[in-house]
Amino acid sequence: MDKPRTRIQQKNQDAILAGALEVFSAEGFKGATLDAIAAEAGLSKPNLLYYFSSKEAIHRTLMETVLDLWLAPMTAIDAGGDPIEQILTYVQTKLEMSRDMPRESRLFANEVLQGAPHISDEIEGNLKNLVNRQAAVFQRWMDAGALAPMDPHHLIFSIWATTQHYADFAVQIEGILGRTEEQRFTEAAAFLEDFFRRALTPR
Amino acid sequence: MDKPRTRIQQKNQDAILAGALEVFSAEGFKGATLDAIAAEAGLSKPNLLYYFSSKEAIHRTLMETVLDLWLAPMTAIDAGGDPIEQILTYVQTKLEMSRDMPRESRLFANEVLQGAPHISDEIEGNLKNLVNRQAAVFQRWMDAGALAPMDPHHLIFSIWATTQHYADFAVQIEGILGRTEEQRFTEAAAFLEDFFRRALTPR
DNA sequence: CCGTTTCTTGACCAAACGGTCAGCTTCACG
DNA sequence: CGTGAAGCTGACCGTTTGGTCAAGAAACGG
Repeated sequence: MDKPRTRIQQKNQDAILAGALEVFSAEGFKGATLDAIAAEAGLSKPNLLYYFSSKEAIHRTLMETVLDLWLAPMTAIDAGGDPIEQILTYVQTKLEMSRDMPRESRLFANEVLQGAPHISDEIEGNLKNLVNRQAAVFQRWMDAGALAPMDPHHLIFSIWATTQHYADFAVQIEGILGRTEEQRFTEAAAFLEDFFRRALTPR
Repeated sequence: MDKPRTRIQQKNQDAILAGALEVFSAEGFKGATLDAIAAEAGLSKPNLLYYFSSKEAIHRTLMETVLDLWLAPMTAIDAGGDPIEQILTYVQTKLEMSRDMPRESRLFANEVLQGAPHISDEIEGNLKNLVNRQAAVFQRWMDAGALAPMDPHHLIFSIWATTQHYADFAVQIEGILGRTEEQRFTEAAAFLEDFFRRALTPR
């Protein structure tokens, strides 16, 4: 709960959270074991529990860290900028996050899939407000005729769905497309750019 | 492996698979316990293992059943029909499946999220072929000018992503939108109809 | 009605799990 | 260099889990 103090605490807590991200995102909460996290972090299991009081405490701390990071780019949308370019930039940013932080994406997906038992407060609070505020901006853009009219909430969902899909279902996509990860993301970036531009541009 | 023979076998195997769908989709493979499945199916744990040799065997059988069901609507796309209407119908069908079979969707999502350890063969085989065949149909439509040009594989991914999102991330969407499930899916249907029509229509 | 197959279960097992603890080692600092 | 706090670990514990087994109950065929 408190901030780390000594260098050792800082280093080990970081190592634990890094290991936990690896294991939780790959195995889910119940599938993850303290032994696996400890091994990943290069520590003994009792030493994990010296820094965090329980498996749940590790998971909670990790989720808080990741959730903030995950929602950040939405606040970067400039209500004063060009609507379509702003949204397309948001799409590209989210896609880059799927490429560069797939574990964070899967951690989040795992949590929501299981019914978000640990972050339901956060969803009904911060997340809901953030989304409603952004949806209102989109709505204003549509009213001004700068964006094709559509339900702004579902537009946000469609952005999340299409971009996070490349991280969460990466195995499936790789199995179907083959090629290198780099190529797949380059294609995806081009596709989503065109696709959303077409869908968003008013006639 | 063999088909069920007696009525008792039929009934109990069905009950087990129904219980397994409930538990595996909600808890993931490792989070699911034989006790929970047995309770859901109304059987004792040893009796489960009389009909299936292991937890993995239950999961495998379930995945095979669901995978066929899950991919079926793609084969219903008529290469001779109107391109945009065919794709929009596919989108609506997939959305209805998210509404009516959310557990099947989550089961599949859980599996792929964990790296699809049990169905990687199926992905690289049937699924890949099915998708490639369908992508070729889309490509022909685009070449004929009946569909805006875009990468057909990524188009398929975007359809899967946007529709399955409503099942897999249902908790999140409910937390943000509120209202009733019926209303949310009605909105989603209208949104996706407009959205994909806009993106697919050539200029 | 009887014998045989199918079905069902309580009791049990070994392994894996989250977590504890006493005591050892290392570090910071005067 | 001494001492108290911080860091660390092997051994251990109770519970849960997937799976087994011997033996009883129900269903079936003649």
